[in-house]
Amino acid sequence: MTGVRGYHHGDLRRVLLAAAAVAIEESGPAALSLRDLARRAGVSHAAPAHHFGDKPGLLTALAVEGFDLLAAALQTGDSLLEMGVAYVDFAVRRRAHFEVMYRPDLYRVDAPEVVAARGRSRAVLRSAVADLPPGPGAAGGAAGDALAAWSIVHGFATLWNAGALPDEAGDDPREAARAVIRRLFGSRVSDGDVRGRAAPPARSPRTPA
Amino acid sequence: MTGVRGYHHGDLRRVLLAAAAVAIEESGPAALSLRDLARRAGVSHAAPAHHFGDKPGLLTALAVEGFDLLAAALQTGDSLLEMGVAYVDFAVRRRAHFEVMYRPDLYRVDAPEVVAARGRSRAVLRSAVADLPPGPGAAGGAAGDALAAWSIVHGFATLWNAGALPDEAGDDPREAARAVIRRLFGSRVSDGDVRGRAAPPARSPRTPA
DNA sequence: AAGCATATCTTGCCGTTGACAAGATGTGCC
DNA sequence: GGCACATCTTGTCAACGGCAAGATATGCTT
Repeated sequence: MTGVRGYHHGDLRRVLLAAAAVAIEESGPAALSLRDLARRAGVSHAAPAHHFGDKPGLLTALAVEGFDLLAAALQTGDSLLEMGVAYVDFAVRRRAHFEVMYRPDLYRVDAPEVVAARGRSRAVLRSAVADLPPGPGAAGGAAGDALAAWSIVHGFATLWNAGALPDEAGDDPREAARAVIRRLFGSRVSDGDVRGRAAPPARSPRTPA
Repeated sequence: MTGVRGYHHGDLRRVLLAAAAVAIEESGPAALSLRDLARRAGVSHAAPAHHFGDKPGLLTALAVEGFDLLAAALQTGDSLLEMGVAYVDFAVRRRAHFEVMYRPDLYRVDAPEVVAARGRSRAVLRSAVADLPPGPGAAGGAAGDALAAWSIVHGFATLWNAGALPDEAGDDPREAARAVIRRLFGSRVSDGDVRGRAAPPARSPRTPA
């Protein structure tokens, strides 16, 4: 880590994490192979073990990176509506990170770095919910609002990534997510800007093995 | 299949599927091993291959079983609220099936039996949404209602199973799900009966390897 | 009742993988 | 110049998925 080519290979850790994200996006986390990552990075089959220990170790690092990226992505949205859209956008764009983050059987969820990073992203969500005006007929208050908001965006993102949604859902996950979130909070959520920021990413085309 | 002990082992196919559900519930689908299933069933390591071909084949059968069980579970709930609760209850109780069903990288989602079973469970959801009175300020109609409802219960169930929810969510997924669903549909959904049917299942205790 | 076709299961094998141990090589520091 | 250490390589092992070939039990046909 002491420059552009720190050592023999140079930033092998970062290269492996990036390769892992690509591999997972291609074939899912179940098919991930440390030896394949090593081949992609051009190093020996045991090189990854030095940086991550074992496979759960590598996925732990990927999850930490994911929670930090999520926290950063959520902070770009000002309103709760936009934050929900950002959540879905993150899940679709950084699909590999997202898939690992919520799969506790794949990595060490109790590792301190994970707990810290997860807490960071959760704090961002909570802060936005606190700004929401209290709604009618919704017992449970802010905690209930947060749980409902989190559930609906997480469910939509998961179903989108799984390819489970019918074609009527459209091609743009951001737009579709906006409609779904509006249905939850109705007029309590500011309309904000409806313009899309970038071209919609492609629909999940992963085929089972 | 011609009686209580059809062949050498007797209903090995069913036994393997049940063992797979148990194993997945214990350690997640990533750690599933056909050889381990064979050991649990007391047969040789190649016996599962005859019934399912390969690992995706076995998980395909498990997914089909899951979609049929889901369709049956959804039909027990009369109102949309109760159907949402039944969805969450299914995800928690038949966790192994649920986890596989929405993981297209693990099995053959395009297999005809899968398409048929998935369509069956989807039809049940749609029929309940059709009974819902049209709501205020919700453009998109029934399709939007279905997407929002599906998203919120799917997200809640996924987060619950992942152990991602904070402790304030409580111990009873049915009760917590009811509150979340009410927040989406408000007064449009009938209150129905609020009594729980059975003791709440235990919280997801799966520890990463 | 005998035999044949077939479904079911076993044994043996191969390539791949994750994990570990031991050694080689490059880097920073004194 | 040499020592301590981080980084990476080579070699090895058990376990796994998948395949091929063979064994065994069942049902059907004659």
